[in-house]
Amino acid sequence: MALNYYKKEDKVLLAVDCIIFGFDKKNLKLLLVKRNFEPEKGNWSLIGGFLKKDENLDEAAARVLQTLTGLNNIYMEQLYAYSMVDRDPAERTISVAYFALIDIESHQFEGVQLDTAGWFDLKKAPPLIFDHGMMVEKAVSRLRRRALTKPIGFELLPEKFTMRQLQALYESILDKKLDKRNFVNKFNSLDVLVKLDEKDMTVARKGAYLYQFDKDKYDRKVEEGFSFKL
Amino acid sequence: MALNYYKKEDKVLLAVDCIIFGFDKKNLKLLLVKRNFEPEKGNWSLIGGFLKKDENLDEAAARVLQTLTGLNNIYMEQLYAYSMVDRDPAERTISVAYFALIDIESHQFEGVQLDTAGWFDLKKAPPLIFDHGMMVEKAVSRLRRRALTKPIGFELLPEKFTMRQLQALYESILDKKLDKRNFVNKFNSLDVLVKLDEKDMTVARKGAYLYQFDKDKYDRKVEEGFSFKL
DNA sequence: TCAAAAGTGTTCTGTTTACACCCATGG
DNA sequence: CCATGGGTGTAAACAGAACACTTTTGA
Repeated sequence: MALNYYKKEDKVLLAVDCIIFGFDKKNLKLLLVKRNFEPEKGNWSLIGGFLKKDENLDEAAARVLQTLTGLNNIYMEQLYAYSMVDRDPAERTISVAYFALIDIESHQFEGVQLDTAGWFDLKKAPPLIFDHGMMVEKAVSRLRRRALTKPIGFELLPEKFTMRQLQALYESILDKKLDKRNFVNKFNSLDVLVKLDEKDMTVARKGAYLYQFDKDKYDRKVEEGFSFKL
Repeated sequence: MALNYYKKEDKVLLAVDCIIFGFDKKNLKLLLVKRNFEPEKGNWSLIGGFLKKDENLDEAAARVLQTLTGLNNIYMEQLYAYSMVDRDPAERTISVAYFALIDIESHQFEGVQLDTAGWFDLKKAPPLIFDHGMMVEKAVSRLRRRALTKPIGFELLPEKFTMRQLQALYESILDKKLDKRNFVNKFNSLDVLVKLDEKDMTVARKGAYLYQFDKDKYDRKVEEGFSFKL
């Protein structure tokens, strides 16, 4: 703009692609869309878009998510920049991947038609265009690390949830079965949960206690982090 | 190129900036240069350069390192993309930061004049231009994580080194004193070191055993990772 | 009355931390 | 002969893993 010191340097297109993880109280899922423009029109893809001159990457990622799903104020985190020269056959494009976490049930979409988008089980996702498959892999391992390092349920669970739903979330992120007694003990020792008097009677005949996160304690733990073995 | 599907999208300059960590058998250091072009000419900066059309970011980072220091075949890892709209006052530039690890003594520089570049103690580094300070902070915390998660000495130490030098490396990365007995026990239990019959007689009257990494075991551990409490 | 899922504590094992003395050598 | 830094093991505390039975209630 102002001064043009870098006049002779190459410019490129910068995209953002979003790996959107959702949880429906049972399973961890991935939001994919059918791409409606060339190249690769009609194939499954992450949602994405291009960085504009007047916004930073975090803003671009939020805008892309908002435009395509109607959601805003969603937890997002920058993942990695993908830059293989031929990653997009149409034109040289570098893509910065972001991942987002949302609770599927409390966010119904305004912006997405069901025939062009869908939630997929991680293990049953279709092949993706370009290098989007690599992005998803990296996002999964980042999410796994997050789960052992910072609290994460807040973004993926409804306001009130049962201990077993929280455990199911961890089990699907880590892709392994956990012992319920150890899980309860360990999670309680983190001291971020409030046990309510209320029970959710839909999940079992006996019912199951509902919990909430204590937002202050939770946010403090997000700052500090922890290290958690499960 | 070929098809121009994205014709109307904004293009930007993409830079890479390199955080170069070095170790001189005693302390962890940071390589900085005095910038020799505008803007911010004469101020301390990370080394950097622009992505070219025909290379990916890893290649650009390696080229920048090679051009400015003469070094190649150096461990580098992508860190984060920095994209604040006004981060570079001259022109809209997104920068992807990389960090590199090198053993200072076995890599003497061909490309860098001493008056325009220097190794700085992490705590005594001068203020840096733009957002380079943030980059360094993030690199330090990434390096800290690496040290607890994958073996790292290979890149930062000479071929043969003493247990105490290895410990000094960890102490300067983690910025805390470690107990030497516990350190030896823990590191040996990783099973990546070979103890040589040779001693380094320069470090103490008694001399100190030299060690080497077992490259195969080391590389296997880099793949697997580990979790290490120090 | 029984099937289904929830809730709950203890023991054992392995890991981490804390800690102090002797050794070899060069000056 | 002594000052310097290197080398080595054990005990106590803590954290993680394994494990089984009782409760509630809707059908």
